[in-house]
Amino acid sequence: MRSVEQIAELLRKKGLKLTPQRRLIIDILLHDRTHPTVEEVYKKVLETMPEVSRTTVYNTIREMLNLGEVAEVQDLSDGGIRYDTTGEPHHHFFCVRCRALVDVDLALPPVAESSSELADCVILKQQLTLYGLCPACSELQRQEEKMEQKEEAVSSR
Amino acid sequence: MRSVEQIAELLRKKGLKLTPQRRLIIDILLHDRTHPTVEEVYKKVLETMPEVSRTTVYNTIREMLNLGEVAEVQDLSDGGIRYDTTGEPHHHFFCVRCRALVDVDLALPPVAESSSELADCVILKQQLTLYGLCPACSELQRQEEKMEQKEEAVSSR
DNA sequence: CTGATTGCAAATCGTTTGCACGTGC
DNA sequence: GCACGTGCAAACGATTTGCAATCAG
Repeated sequence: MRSVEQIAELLRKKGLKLTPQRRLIIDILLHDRTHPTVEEVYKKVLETMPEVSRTTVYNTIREMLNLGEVAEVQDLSDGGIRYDTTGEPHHHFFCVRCRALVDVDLALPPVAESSSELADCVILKQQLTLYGLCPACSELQRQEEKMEQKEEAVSSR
Repeated sequence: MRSVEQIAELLRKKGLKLTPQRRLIIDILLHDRTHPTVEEVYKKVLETMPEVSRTTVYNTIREMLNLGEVAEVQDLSDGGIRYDTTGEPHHHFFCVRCRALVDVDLALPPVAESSSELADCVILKQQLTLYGLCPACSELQRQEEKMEQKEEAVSSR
């Protein structure tokens, strides 16, 4: 699913209403690839409709969760729960320094069968998360390490 | 790292103290394979030392995080943050029904290189999470579906 | 003896809930 | 018109913080 119109259709089928607030929030969710928290969505909403309440953002995101159009992302002990707005299954790279969470498009072979422990389990989804440093942060890290070495050299004189 | 004694050694090196409370909490953490929340650790602590405060449990877990002896586990929107007390890298199976999180021992080839997006990233860890139904829950689910079918048959009469 | 640790209470922060008012359909 | 939606304020639950008393090294 993609467009606001398509979601609107789903809402109608459930007897739910399409208010201007919802339209905006759904639009923002559908076009956001940054896995925003509720707070982040809320701030974007305010840019266009300054009167919308946090409650409405929470409500709408909950509806989207129920519709299955948005998914919770594994919390990385940050501000709050992040949401993933892509319907397509995909994997994640998380930068442990700047805390960015980006989608990674790689094919993961269904690896589950190789484990005997999982023999009787029903596997619905497999989600890979890579932890590391994004290009910008790995550069910064390298610079910091150089600085530290210099400091040590000075203090040991 | 494994034993309480080894952790105690690490603490001493950092100028930290080994109180009876800490000894107990660390012992519980090291022997727990269920990815407990703070609350669950706290309850276990109370069984032995009923006077320990939640604050101390929080503090000690924080220290263990700093030492790298315990890791936060991706939140699955439950009671609270869960902790992983195994030093060894491994993967997880999460039952979406009973919310159990169990370790899975399977070898995942370092799949990161296959993506060009990750070319300049430093990958520190890769963590696979499988979502599905554990044997017990998939059985329950099957039974429920049967029940529903019967109900539908009755109501459509 | 001294700085780290404990444990209490209060504060914080994300999220949920209760409810009167407003509005799509 | 009526059910659903909105937005306010209050409630909640997990976690953090401030601080005085206590204790390990």
